[in-house]
Amino acid sequence: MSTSAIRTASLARRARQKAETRQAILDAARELFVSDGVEATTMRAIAARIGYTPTAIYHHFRDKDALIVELCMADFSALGQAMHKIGRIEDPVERLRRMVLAYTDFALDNPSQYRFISTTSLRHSLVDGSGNVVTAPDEDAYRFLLHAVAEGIALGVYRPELTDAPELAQIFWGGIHGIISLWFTHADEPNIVLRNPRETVRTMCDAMIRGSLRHPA
Amino acid sequence: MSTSAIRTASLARRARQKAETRQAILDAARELFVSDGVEATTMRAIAARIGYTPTAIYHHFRDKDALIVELCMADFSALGQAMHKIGRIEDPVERLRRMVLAYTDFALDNPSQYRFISTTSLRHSLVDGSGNVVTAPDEDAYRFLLHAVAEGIALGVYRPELTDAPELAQIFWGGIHGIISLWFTHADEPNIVLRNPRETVRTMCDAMIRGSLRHPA
DNA sequence: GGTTTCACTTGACGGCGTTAGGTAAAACGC
DNA sequence: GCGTTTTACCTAACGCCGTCAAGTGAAACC
Repeated sequence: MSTSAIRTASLARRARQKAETRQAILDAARELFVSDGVEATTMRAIAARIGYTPTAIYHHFRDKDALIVELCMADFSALGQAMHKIGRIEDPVERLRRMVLAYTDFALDNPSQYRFISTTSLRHSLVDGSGNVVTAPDEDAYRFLLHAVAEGIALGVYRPELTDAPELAQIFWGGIHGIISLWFTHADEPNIVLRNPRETVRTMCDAMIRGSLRHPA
Repeated sequence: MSTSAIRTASLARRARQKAETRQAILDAARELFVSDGVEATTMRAIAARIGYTPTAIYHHFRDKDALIVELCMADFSALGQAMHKIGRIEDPVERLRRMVLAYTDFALDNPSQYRFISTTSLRHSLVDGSGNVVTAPDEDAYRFLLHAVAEGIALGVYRPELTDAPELAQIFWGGIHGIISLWFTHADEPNIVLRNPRETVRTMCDAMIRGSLRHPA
């Protein structure tokens, strides 16, 4: 092996080890995050879980927020993929319906991630690990909804007074988000019986579509 | 003045002074809470604002949570009154509509209080200042919605497949809550244009009612 | 083989909610 | 009237938290 080959090899090993540590931090953080929530996930606990001191984390992430954000962004990619797939559906109304259900499924399957992202205002321009500015994943999903709604309006399937695509899209987005939020905060309260959120979202979505169409089926 | 009269008078003064201090704490806490939010409202800051040490607060409230809860409960009474008033409206559908709008108005006018109550799970049985167990004010508002919806179902105004009053009520509750939540977290983000939440809620409510009625107007 | 780089540690800072123990004035009981 | 009890408030501290300045030691470099 030539000396230059050895050099690049050790460089690569060094980079790989750093990436592995970084990933170990992310994994440890995710476990704590999913089981205990954001607040209960402390830098000290994350570090202890992988045998480092808390300050080591700061060599890989700017601060706690950046760590959690990156973690959530990674998990949210599943929703992005689902949205892309559904995006191929021709009928904009059926597409909207399917997107609403996919969004609901994702939120219920990844409650910690969804809660964090949906309650974090990302005004302070969100950056991912590579320093790229990125849109928040829930806003990204909203764009999909918006596009489907706008297409429906352009095709004239909605009632004539419903011409504002953002407003209509926000009605759907807000509707899903609200039922999911109610579920997250009240699911295990004894004195209030919440219905299954997936079914509630479906019923709501159907009612809203029926109430928005020019010619309900 | 007899000695016994003096005694009761000083007892009363003592009780009054304690109540005044208690109210001063609540008022100072409210100012900080409304302007800076829950997290930024520290016991130390509240105490400093009224010239006490932080520990003094613990003679009037069990902990920070109890203080904020009592503060919110007091402010939420306005919503309760509005709901009661609207409760007199005969037509259960119009009543529902008006309640949705009243709920929206309250949330937008008291954002800090609404946010706190709507994100606080009150499983650990909520108690007010007098030690009474009390239902959370947003759940209380939900009961009003539920009652209006159930009455509509009993009168047969809704579509035949919509027989589950809690589900239908939760669709409305969740819908409002979601649009309000989106507004709170995304209102001043530049890259996403949220519509006026009051109008969005109205449009949503109309669409949901139209999509739920057996014979839409 | 001396120098530089850098992943990681040590030790600390200033904040938080909260608590144990003290103080002094007011209320009480004889 | 005077000792005792009550109580509103204070002092000082505990154990957390996120974060940072300065140090260390091994690997990479020239």
